[in-house]
Amino acid sequence: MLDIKIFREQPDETRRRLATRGRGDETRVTEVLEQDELRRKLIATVEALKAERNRISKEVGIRKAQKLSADDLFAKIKSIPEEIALLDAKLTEVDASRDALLLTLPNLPHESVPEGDESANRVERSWGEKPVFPEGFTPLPHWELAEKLGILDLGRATKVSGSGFVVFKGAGARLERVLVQYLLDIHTREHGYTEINTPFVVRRECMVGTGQLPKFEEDMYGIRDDELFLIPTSEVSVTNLHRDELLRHDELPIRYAAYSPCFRREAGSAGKDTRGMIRVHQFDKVELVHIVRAEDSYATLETLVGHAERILQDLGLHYRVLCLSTGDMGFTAAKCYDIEVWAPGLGTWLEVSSCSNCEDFQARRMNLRYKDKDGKNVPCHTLNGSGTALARLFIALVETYQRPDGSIHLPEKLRPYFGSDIIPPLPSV
RNA sequence: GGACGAGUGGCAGAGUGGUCUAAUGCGUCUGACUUGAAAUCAGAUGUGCUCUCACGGGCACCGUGGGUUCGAAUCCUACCUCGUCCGCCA
Repeated sequence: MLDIKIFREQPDETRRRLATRGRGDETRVTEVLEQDELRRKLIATVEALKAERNRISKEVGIRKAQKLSADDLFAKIKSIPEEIALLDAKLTEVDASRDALLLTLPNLPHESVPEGDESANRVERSWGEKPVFPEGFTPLPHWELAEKLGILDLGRATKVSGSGFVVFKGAGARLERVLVQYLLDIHTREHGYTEINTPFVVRRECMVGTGQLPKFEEDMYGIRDDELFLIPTSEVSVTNLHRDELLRHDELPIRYAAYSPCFRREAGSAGKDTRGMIRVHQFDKVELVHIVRAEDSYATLETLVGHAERILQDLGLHYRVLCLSTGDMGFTAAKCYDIEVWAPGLGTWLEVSSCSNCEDFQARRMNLRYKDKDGKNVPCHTLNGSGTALARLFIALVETYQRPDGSIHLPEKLRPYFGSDIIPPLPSV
């Protein structure tokens, strides 16, 4: 949630920065200001009435204690509670609509973010090379490899859960499992994260806290009877661990690495990437979450991307880092880097990590603050990044390390985890 | 799922309709004493909103939401969370 003060103090600048997202949000600024003004007028009126009521009521108490009559005071106060109730009701209404509006406005993009739509995304750097395969060999997409190797069962996944779900099998299931362990080990042992394992279902207010709700409810799986939601990323459950907290200066930064499955309805992307497991309703991910002091968040963002990149480098996967444009960034991000890994079988880049600095946008929504050096209570800055998303990392691994004989030769770092260096093809039928 | 009990400031804990402006203790901070520290003494110490150029006011907050009342931490009500016991269960 944006700070109401920036609307009051810099309305034009706020309009300009919202406009760069290209969603028309800048047209709501006037509405925010009108509601804010109405709200403050109501507060002034109702609080004056309450002050008077309190004064008179206290006087009643004093008179009673002295066994004196207070009838003249009752006459004076008669209509006040009614007026207060009326105004309070009105104020509740105005508060609710102001909040409802503020909760649907996205974060303001940082000045360093390129302006424009998707085509304005800036390639910051790339690492490695596209893998070279023997003359005459065309690398296969993962769904064909999966069939040869027996590592995924896409058809039966559909039988139990519908389209967009995956069953890992045999060496595939083992690879998925050891990847989780590998990722957590690197981040906790070498990057200083605290491993954390949270529930995969959360309450509504958590989804509001990290910004999935109220705007994107159609993309979320909900459990209606209990008003709970399946997390679309552990960013939700992990960041919200500290909702409604006031942290000491020396408690920051907080750094968590969390494994969780992620559940996404992908309501807006029906028909896109339907083949294989590029876009699925459930996937595993190791998420990195930082809660930091305001002045540290941009340096932290660079560190965070570095941690995700390190994984791909160690696994020898070709990737590039994009700085997303104002129009392509997520709702909560002020600045966001995507990491895309090359999938030679598909012949495309796959997004395996998205590292965002949300500044104080989420912290305001979840009332997460810290005492700064001067003892002032200010919102924390929150960051999150995938380190990394697994289904697509799996795809990139098998497509990159496939051999013409149908086998997969795993990169060295994974071998001790996996327990062997090769996934052999099934005996041909 | 059932029964009973409990939720008060950073922590402990009093307060059961009216100067509650929430006692008291611990903790923390500042000062005094001290070569320094401890001990002791004195003072300070919540959050949010709002008005004001400022000084300084006002309002709200005792788990959460409703309600009763001129007035609610206190009474009523629903819910949430925690505890204890019972039942069920991987």
